[in-house]
Amino acid sequence: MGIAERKEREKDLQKRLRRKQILDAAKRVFHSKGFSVATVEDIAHEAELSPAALYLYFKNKDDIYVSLNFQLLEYLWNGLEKILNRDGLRPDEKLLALKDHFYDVFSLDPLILTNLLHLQASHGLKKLPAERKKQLNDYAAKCLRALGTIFEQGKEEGLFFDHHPIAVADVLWSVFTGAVLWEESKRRTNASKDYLKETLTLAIELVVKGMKRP
Amino acid sequence: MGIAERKEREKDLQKRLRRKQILDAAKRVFHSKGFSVATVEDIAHEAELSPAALYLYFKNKDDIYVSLNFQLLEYLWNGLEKILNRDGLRPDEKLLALKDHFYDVFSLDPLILTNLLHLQASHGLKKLPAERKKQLNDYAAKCLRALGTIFEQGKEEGLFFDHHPIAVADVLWSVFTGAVLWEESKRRTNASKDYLKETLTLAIELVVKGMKRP
Amino acid sequence: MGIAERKEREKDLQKRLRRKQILDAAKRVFHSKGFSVATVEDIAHEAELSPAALYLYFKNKDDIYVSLNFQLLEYLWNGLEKILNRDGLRPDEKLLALKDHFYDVFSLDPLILTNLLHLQASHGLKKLPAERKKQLNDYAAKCLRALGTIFEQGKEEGLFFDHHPIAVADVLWSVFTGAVLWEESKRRTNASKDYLKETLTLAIELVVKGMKRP
Amino acid sequence: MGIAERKEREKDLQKRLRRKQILDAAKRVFHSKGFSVATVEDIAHEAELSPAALYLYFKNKDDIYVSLNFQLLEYLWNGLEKILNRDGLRPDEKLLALKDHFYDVFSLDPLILTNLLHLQASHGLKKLPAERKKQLNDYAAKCLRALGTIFEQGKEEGLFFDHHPIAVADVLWSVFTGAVLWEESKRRTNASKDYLKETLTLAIELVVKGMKRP
DNA sequence: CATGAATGAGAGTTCATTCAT
DNA sequence: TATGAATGAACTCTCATTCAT
Repeated sequence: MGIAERKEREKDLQKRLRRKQILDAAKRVFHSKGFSVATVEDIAHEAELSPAALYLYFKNKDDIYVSLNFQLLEYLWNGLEKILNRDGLRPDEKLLALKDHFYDVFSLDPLILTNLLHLQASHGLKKLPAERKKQLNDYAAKCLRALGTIFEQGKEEGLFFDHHPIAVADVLWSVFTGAVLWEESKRRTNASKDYLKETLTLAIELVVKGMKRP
Repeated sequence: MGIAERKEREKDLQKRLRRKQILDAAKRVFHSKGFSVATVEDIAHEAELSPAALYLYFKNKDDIYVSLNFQLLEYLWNGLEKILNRDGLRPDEKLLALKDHFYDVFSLDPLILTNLLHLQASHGLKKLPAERKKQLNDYAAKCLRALGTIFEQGKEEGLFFDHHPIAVADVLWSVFTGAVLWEESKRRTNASKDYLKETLTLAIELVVKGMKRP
Repeated sequence: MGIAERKEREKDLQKRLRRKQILDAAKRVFHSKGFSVATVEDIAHEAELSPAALYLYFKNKDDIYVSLNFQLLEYLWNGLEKILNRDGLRPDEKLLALKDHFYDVFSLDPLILTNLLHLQASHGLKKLPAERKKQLNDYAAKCLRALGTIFEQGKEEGLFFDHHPIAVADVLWSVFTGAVLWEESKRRTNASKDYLKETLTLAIELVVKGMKRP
Repeated sequence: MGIAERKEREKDLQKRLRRKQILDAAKRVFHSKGFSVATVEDIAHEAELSPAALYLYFKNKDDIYVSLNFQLLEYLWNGLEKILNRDGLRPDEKLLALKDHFYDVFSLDPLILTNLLHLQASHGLKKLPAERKKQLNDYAAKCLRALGTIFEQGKEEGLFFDHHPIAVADVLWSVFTGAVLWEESKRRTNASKDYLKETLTLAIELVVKGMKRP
């Protein structure tokens, strides 16, 4: 019975769409208000649903927040991995590509990245089961390791000076996130000033130059 | 009326001390819980006072938070200014000194900086009058300009490549804050790992090297 | 129109079966959770139906509860009546038989009786129309009167001392229900201890002995 | 400093009074609506306080309920113990005295006992820590054991027939509680009919007669 | 006939803030 | 000056009930 199957598929699609609709709304709300200030009603209103409806698709407010960040990390990781494995690209070029990916993620969806960074700095989230927390951390660790790997490749090729790969990964991540957070903060008080691309580019340019052997 | 005067002075001193006591408590509490999760009662308890007492010295919770951040910016600025005006120090050395000040600020009082950064990223604070917001921004801008000035000095001396000073200031600020935020975030999940000094040092080393002419 | 008639009959049967299926499920759920803690979804799940379906057969949650209790009272009354009219049984023997019926009702379906007793003690049920409440009471009164009648028979035969039949009926009912409730309550905290039969038997034995002339 | 001491005492008294005031209100509300139907707001309203105020004196709704029942058990136990140890009273007289105490408890405060009985039959109470549950049960067990002890005394004196003391205790408890619950249930539909004293008296009279040797 | 999806109404609970003392 | 007591306003979350399909 193809009909039943098709109905099943449509149901599933419907459900995924609703989840996406809610996550999109949540993204905007969390972005503009922050996790603890944003209320479930805010999100529901933004998603054009009743608050109760959210609980059909997510277990609670924390769950929405975490799902959002999983989605985000996944998106980030996908690009990262692609760059990591791209042939015919020197490590220093990979870092520049990475910067572009970072910027792409951010400008394609300006809300998505700050959310992740706020999670980094986030307190609370008490109802989050430890297991879920671990998953998030593992994902983030994977991203970080990729940064270290790229540097290591350059080191082995004699392109970069010798540093501890993990330390370099930390530096790169700090630079990326610091720039986004800072520029976003400026933009929040003066919406017209959007220098993220410039700041990000210059920052990576300087850091990469600083790593390269002459 | 010398007596009245003296009493006045003593009262004033007493008041300042109480304010400090409260701010110190608030610093610790906001640091460990974040602004919106921390309760007024938490702060009061930490300050060994009743919640009601806080309202004798501050208008409300937001006021405490903002006062705290003024204090922090002031502290930061004082060091910054000193370094900026120190004779017999090359601009690149000044940047390294700056990094040390940044680290000092943070390690002398591990709570101080994250609070400021959280303010940067902070949402809510609805009750904060626009005027107060402007003051905060002005202070931050002054710090930022100092960073730009140091770079400009180096550029004029032919020590650094040519970049827009404001852009460089943004990069430096991003690197500093990014590193603190990231390392703090790691430390929060694994208290034993404290690599802030190393990360900060490497980050600035790379950036400065990247700016310097050969 | 034999066909239409038959269809009508089949529909009716179908409908009664569904109602029974729902009531059975509700019985189990109310028993294990109590009226207000049990949710409509619990019942629907137990009945392997959707919550919405229940509303095709019952007006609302209260209606399910009350219907359930009618069913129970009917069941109880049927046995009672049979014993009441059984020839060749002395009144004191009837009371013992009654005890057995009471126990049978309970052990054949351990859920059935406590539900009725909870209704006795039940609060809320605001949506229950007064008319329905009266029906329930009338049914219960009929059961009670039967108890009194049995005692009266014994009194007339000179078997029992003289007491007011209604008072005795109240005592008997109190003893029956008290025993079930208490033993059930013990069983709830310690599932292995099931002394209902013993307690019931001893209780009735003592009461009947107390009523009998030497 | 006697002043500080006196103030301390007054504070304490004040606090105990408030707790009592809340418990009294809760008693009435739980009695008339049952635990899960009664809302915190109902209790607060009855106590002429704001709902939030209740949380200054009790941890949550469950806590109020349990405290209430501790109070009841304590009250009940006090009387029980006194009767148990009263010299110059035959065991069968003690049982009659017990019945009077039971009735006193109930008529002095008509709300007090049904609450306890509802706890017996109560479901839910999920937030109640296991330890607290055990305390409640222990208290109830103590009361029950006292009933058994009285019977045992009579048995040893050759006054009563031989039965298992625990079984008899169960019967007595069943009779007491069954009578209260049933009469209360009748009174609820017809406030004028209050035959508790009569029913209780007759019930105990019959049971005791049934236990006594000729 | 049956249901998945949705929601309004309300529950318990927390907390910044006030005020009499 | 300092506080214990109190509360209004909000928040998260649940659930009986409805309705389009």
